[in-house]
Amino acid sequence: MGKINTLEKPTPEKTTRFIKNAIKKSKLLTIAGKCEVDYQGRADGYLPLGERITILKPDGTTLVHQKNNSDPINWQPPGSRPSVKTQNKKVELKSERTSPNETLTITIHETLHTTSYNLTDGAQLTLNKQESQMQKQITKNPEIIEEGLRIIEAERKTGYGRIDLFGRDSQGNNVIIELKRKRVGPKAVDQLQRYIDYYQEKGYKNIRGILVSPSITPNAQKRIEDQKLEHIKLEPPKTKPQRIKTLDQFKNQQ
Amino acid sequence: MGKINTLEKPTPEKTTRFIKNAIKKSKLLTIAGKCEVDYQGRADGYLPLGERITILKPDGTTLVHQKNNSDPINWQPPGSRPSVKTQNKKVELKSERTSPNETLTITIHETLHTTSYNLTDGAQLTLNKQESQMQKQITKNPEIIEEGLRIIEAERKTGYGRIDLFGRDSQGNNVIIELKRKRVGPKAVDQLQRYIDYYQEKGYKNIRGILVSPSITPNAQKRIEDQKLEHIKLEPPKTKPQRIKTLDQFKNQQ
DNA sequence: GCCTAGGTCCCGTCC
DNA sequence: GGACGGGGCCTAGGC
Repeated sequence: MGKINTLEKPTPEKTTRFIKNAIKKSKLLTIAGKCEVDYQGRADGYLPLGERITILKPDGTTLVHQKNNSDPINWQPPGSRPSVKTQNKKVELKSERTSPNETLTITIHETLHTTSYNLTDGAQLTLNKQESQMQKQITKNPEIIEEGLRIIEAERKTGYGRIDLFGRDSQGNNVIIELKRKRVGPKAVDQLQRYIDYYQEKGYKNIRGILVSPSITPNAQKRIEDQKLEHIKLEPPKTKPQRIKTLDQFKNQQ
Repeated sequence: MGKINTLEKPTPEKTTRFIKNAIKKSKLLTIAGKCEVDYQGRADGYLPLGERITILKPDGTTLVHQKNNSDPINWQPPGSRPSVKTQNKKVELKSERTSPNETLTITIHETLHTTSYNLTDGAQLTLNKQESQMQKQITKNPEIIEEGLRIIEAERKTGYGRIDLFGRDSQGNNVIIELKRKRVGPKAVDQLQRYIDYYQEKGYKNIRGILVSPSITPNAQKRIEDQKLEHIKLEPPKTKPQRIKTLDQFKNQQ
């Protein structure tokens, strides 16, 4: 862990110098201050003056967080290029990127507190109850869905997207399976129907569509029946979490 | 702005006391530290030891940010209830909520830096180039879509979701319009078709479906044609940003 | 609470 | 780069 530096109530000039240095040294930076935010890009936005926390990450990510809510009120994704200058006694922190062309401008009228960090972290999250785990589970034990079912391919490509599981039943029918980790609405039924349409356009006969999820809304159930599709209840599995070691962690142990 | 407090390399006991106090006083808190994270809820997850920034907001939001990426690696949404204790010389910060039942446990092995803030901010973001602005624009000037079109209702309810715009053309046909602020794929075509199905099930005749967006993928274009729907190119409008004043800002001026 | 859709969604993956 | 789907999505608006 590198040194952590903090400034309290610094002048605009000091703030600018501090941010510049943090960017150069690839540090993670937090700035608490009274600021206004302008965004031009996929949309245009303006956020009037207020006290917020801005986070600048070494990968170019920029986040402006208000005191409420999970999501940042303004942001710039990884890969953006930050720059900073003092203008009219204010700190102007810009984060720009191309494709798409986007500019986030944070004008800091008053810096309350700023800190730079050098974090060491190569760990990766492992997650359970995922759709991909349902896919593996069913591939291994297709009888969970139906006796006699054979899975032929996972992630089979169509012109309209990838089919989660493609198989054949004991009667020789083609079976298209769409998996969802949680309760589904009409959208999931459409997705399944779209894949079926693709094969029907190609002249396939005897196609069954099965939507697999823990539950379904009444409207989606009605649509499943109207379109002669099927729904099967299944919870996403909870497998043992694997703990992955990364290069960064390995280095730490040296 | 209330006082900002910072601790550098505090003991677990000091950290726990500091966090407890920040929660009680409804402050926004950042903690830089070496931690592992356990999550149980809609999914299950585990993140091994590493150095991260944890943010605890006064509304119960909890965010764990690694040095890369826009999204927090672990989090808890607003309304979650935080609690903290020292255990085995480690700080255990929990954030729990009900419906759904979820628990986030951040075990801090080493606190590097922690700061509490009291932020004043009642400002709201104004955004341009939104779908809702396309809706208003077309409602005002339906000829943008087609000469003789009359808009009858916005956000009209169906059993399968809300129609962006419902109208009638110069020939007396019912027109269902689906708006998108950016390039669309097959999903948007399905959404439009679903609303049409609803009215066809109800016995309506002469229904046209129009998808409006700046552009469309080739596959979606094919599907539009196959299903005898229409696509019209339109960019989301850029209207004057309005600057909304909120109670919080008003108070600041007193 | 459930249902549905929008989003500067982000993010991964495969072409 | 475009295209497409998944997500602990989050968030807003109805009912």
